[in-house]
Amino acid sequence: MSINPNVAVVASLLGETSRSTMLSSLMDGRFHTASELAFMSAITPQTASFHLSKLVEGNLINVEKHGRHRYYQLANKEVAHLIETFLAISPPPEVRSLKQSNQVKLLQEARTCYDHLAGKLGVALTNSMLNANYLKKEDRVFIVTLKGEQFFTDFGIDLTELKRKRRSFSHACLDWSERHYHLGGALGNGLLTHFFELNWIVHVPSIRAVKVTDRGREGFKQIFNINM
Amino acid sequence: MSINPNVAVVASLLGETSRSTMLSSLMDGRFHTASELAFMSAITPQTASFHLSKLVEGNLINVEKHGRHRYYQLANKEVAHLIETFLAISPPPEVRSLKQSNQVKLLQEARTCYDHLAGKLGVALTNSMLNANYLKKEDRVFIVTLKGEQFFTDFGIDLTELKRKRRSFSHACLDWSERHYHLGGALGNGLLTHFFELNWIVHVPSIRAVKVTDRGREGFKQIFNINM
DNA sequence: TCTATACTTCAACTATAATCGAAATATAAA
DNA sequence: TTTATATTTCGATTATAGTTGAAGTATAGA
Repeated sequence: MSINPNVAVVASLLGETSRSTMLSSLMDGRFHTASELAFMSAITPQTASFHLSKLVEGNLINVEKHGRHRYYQLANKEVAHLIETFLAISPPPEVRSLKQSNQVKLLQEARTCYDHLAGKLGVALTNSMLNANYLKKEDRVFIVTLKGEQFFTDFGIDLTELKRKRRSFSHACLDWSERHYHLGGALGNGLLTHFFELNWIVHVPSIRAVKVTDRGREGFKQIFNINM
Repeated sequence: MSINPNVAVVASLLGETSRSTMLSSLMDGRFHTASELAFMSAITPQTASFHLSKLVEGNLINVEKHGRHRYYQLANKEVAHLIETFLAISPPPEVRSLKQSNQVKLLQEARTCYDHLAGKLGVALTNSMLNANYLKKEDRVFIVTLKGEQFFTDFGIDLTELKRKRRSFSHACLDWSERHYHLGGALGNGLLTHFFELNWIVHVPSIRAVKVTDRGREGFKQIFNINM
C-alpha cells in the first residue's frame, strides 16, 4: 500500500549495473547506438536490447531509428539531474585495470556532464569566474554580475539568446569527482559549445571525457588564469 | 567495467518496493521504529529487519538504539533530495482502496517534505510569499527581499539564526504532487517549525500529511491570504 | 539478388533476492 | 524471576530477473 508515486519502478531500472552503465554513458548528452551501449556495459547485444527497451518503456531514454541503427539518448534533463544526484551520493567504483584507472583520471580531469563542463576543469573554470567577479554564487544557482555580462559578451556568448531558452539558466551542479559545484544550465552549455567551437577542447572517443588542446591550454591560461 | 561511481549500488537499494516505501515514510524527517516501518510497508518484522540493515549498510539511513526499540532516520539531506527527485519523476501510484485514496488526498493537500512544508498548502504559501514580494525566485532558489526580511522578522522568524545553519538557506524544491516549486532549506524548515509552534498545523498519525487547525485556517487567511 | 550488419524476439537456464516460520537475543515491566 | 515486547538471525522456499544461444526481421550495399 504505497502512498507515494512509485519510486521503486524507476529506481529498479537504475538498480542494475548494465543499465546504470548505459545511462552513465549517455550522460555525455550525445546519441549512442545499441551496439555501442552494449559494448560499453560489456554485455551481448541481445541483453542490451532487452535493457534498452525497458529503459524506453520507463521513459528514461528515447530512441530514433536511422537505417539499421537505433540511436538512444537520455529522455530529458530531469533524468540527467537524477543520475548526477546519484553520482554525488554513490560510492566510488573499484578500480580493476590500468586502463580503467587512466580513464577515471581522464574523467576527473575534464568531462561533460550532460551538456556542460565538469571535472577539475569545470570546477576550476567556475572558481575562476567567481574570483573574477563574473559570477556570484547564491545557494544553488550562479548569478551573472554586471562585470560578468560584459565579459561573456566580449568572449562571444549571447546571454539574451541563452536566457530565452526554456531551461535553467545557470544552476550550480554538484560534481561527484570534485565534490564542488560547477556551472550548469544554459550558460554552462553555452560555454561548453563555445569551447568546442574555439577548438579549446575535443572529445575523447568512447568515454565522456574531453581533452584540452594546445590552443585550449593557452586560452584557459590567458582568459581564465587556469594552468593545466 | 563501470567507470562511474556505482549508481546501481544505491539505486538497487531504492529499487525494491518495501525499501522505497520505508524511505518515503522517513521523508517526514522524523524517527520511526523498525516495527512502524514494517507495518507501513506491509511486511513482517523479519523482512523489515533484513531491509533496514541493508539501508544502514548503504548509508541511506541511521539507527539509534533506545531500549528495545531501534529508531531509524534518513542519513542526511542528500538522501532526502535524491528521493524527492525520484518522486518528481516517478509514475503516480495505482489507487486501490478508498482509505488509500483519502490518504493520497491528505498528502496532496498538505504534507511535510523532509523538514519543510509541501503539497497544495506548501505551494500556495510559496506563491503567496512571491506575490507579496517577500520572496523572489531566481532559478532554483528563492531570494528574500528587503520587504521579506521585515516580514519574516515580524512573523517571529530569526533569519540570522537560520543563515548560520550549515545548509541550503532557501532552495526551491520541486513538488511531486503539484508539479510546482515550493520553499525548502533552512527558511522552509523555520516556517514549518513556527507553524507547529503556533498550532496552525498538526501531524496526521502514521502518514506524513499535516492537517490545518481552525486557528491555522484563520492565520493562513490573515497573514498569507490563503483560503483553505 | 545475395551478403553483411544492426538489432530484436523467443526459449531455456541460472543465480539471486525477497519472503517468512522458527528460534534466539535483548530489554522493559510486573 | 517471569512475562511481554522489539528486534535479529537462521534456514528453507519461491519467484523473478538477467543472461545467452538460436533464429528471425530490417536495412544497406555490392
